[in-house]
Amino acid sequence: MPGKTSARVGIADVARLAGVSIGTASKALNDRGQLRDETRARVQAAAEQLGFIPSSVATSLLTGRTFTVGLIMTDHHGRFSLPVLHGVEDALGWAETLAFVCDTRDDPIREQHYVRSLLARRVDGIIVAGRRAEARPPLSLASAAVPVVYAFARSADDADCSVVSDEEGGAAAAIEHLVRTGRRRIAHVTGPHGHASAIARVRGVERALAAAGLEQVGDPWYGGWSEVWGRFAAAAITREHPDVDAVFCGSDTIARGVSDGLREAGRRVPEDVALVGVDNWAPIAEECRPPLTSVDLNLREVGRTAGKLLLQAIEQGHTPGVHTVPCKLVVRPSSAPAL
Amino acid sequence: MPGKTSARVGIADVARLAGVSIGTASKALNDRGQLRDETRARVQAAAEQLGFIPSSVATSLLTGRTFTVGLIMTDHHGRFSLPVLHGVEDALGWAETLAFVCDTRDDPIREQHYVRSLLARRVDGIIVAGRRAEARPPLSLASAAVPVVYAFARSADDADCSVVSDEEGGAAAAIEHLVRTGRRRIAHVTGPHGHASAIARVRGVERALAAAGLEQVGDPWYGGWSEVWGRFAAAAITREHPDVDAVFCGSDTIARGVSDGLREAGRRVPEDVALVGVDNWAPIAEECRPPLTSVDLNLREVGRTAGKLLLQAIEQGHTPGVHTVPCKLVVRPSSAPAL
DNA sequence: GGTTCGACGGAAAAGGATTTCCTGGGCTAG
DNA sequence: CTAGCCCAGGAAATCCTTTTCCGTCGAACC
Repeated sequence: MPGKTSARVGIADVARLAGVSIGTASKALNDRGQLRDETRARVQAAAEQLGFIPSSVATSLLTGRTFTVGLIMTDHHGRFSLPVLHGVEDALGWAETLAFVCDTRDDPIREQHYVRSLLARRVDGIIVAGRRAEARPPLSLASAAVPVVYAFARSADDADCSVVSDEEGGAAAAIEHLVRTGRRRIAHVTGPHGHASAIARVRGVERALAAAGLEQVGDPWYGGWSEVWGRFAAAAITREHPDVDAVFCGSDTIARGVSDGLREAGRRVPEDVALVGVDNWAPIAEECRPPLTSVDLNLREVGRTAGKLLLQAIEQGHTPGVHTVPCKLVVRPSSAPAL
Repeated sequence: MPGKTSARVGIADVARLAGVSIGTASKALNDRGQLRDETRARVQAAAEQLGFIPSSVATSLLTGRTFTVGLIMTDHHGRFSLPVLHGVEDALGWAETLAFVCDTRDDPIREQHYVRSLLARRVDGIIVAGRRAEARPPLSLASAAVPVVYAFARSADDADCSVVSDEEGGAAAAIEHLVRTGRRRIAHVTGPHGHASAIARVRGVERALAAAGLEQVGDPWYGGWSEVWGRFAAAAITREHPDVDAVFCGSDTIARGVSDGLREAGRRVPEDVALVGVDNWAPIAEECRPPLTSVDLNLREVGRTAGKLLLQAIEQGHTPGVHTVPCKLVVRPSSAPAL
């Protein structure tokens, strides 16, 4: 109703300026139909001159595709979901498909609102990026036939499509690296008992140690994901197991605490004790003394894969199952070979 | 809920099920027109049963508003732009207006693509969230009449609308806090010489010190935004100015380095030297030993203000100028009063 | 009893671009 | 000279919902 002709330039304006009909203008701009080269050029010049940008609202209405996806995330700090977002953007192509970002702040009501809003906008698909490794309940979208891909936190329903990091493999790779560089007395300091990430990593550590024929130094040291816990654990480990020569930590933050704790206990890193963390979180890993070797969860690749799978689901149909992305080990001085 | 149609359900389906015309169904669902309560209820029941969600694509085409904004950001780590995003979401209301998030990765070509894509989608407005305090060149949107608000990094053109933190005021507040808690010999360690944030904070420090009638301990210590620089600076300051009793740092990361450096120089924090940082970045400030008093740049409020101004610009028209949001000081043990 | 008014609901336009179908003119071949 | 064809470009349908403008029916009033 608020009809203003001057505000936005439409294809009608281009057609008028070029002296052709609307349909012809459309064909000229999209390389369709049979037109003289001269006509095509004239229309394109007119469009250029007017700064015409076709409304994707109109074509969406027509074709049913919006070239738009929803990205639901639950992570306020963005430590996990931002890399996922970047990967998704990679997969969606420069700006071909755009993402609506919705931060639910872990509120199911808010999530419902966002989902409804996304469906109203007829997004082509939805990516749900979780904050932790725990499986999350599937989105409830009331029978709407919109493809959904879960990233980082997988869906509890295995008929859904999820993409996750291979945390177990990453932990195993860290241990193998330590073994290969001459470490034999390896301890594992991690987060809360029962946390899904902690569980997966414990499995990886045990697998790799068994393969190397080594015993773990003490049971896994469960605590919190904080530096304080790392410092505390370092003190306890050096006291109870003076022969420890490597510590694998469940996060970079813990590793930083362990690093400080070891120094205060008179151990040098990496000469006496090697250190490996998880997350490869630059501000922590790079500022650590010494810079920290860390298992990168490859979240960007997780996002990229999720984006690709979503596009595939949109264009060709559903690909159920849990897809795993390998971690990659980033080696820094904290795990230099034993002397 | 039986019979979920694979094709999307439109208002025509609802109307058919309720036995009314399409127009009547629309009126029933939107509380318009004159309808018997019974009819209204019947239509609403039909809509409920079919899980009908009206396509905002169609209404956008009709009304010219999409209830959609673009959020252009340039910050890979998200340390600055994520809080801004949250503030923007606050302002945009639960899910009334959704934001397309575009990370340009500092690439002007990419930015161009995103802008074009946003304009094609007929966003109601655009927010540009910068990564640093430096003014940035205005968006080039080829005369399209779309309101733009710049957040955190202001536009170089003062005819644009920008929202920034009052970094100078924040620095002054930090100094005032230190003075009020009994500190007299205050040094200032900050980032690179010439950096806009560093300049603003230096101004704030000088203003507050002058107001208190105090001299600064040495010139501002320019360096980098890293812990290494903080440690180095702490060593230098204690050597050259043994009577220093407080250090104001240009970032939490620097402050952490200073904290470690002071400890290694035999000074206790906060007993001997008080410490204040900037950013209030939880993983650093809270894990610091002791937890760090810090100037919060209030980025969420910056985002909220930007969102509000954008909505205002959309609905009522442009509000040019640079809008300033005050910082807030978050006090933690590192700046406990002098004994 | 006829006229008017209010209540209810239907028909149709609008909004922007694509696409299908169709027309008209010019050219070729028989 | 005429039938037939092809090419360039125009007209109109389409997508989905809202909203305006009417038409109809029942009731009430003079």
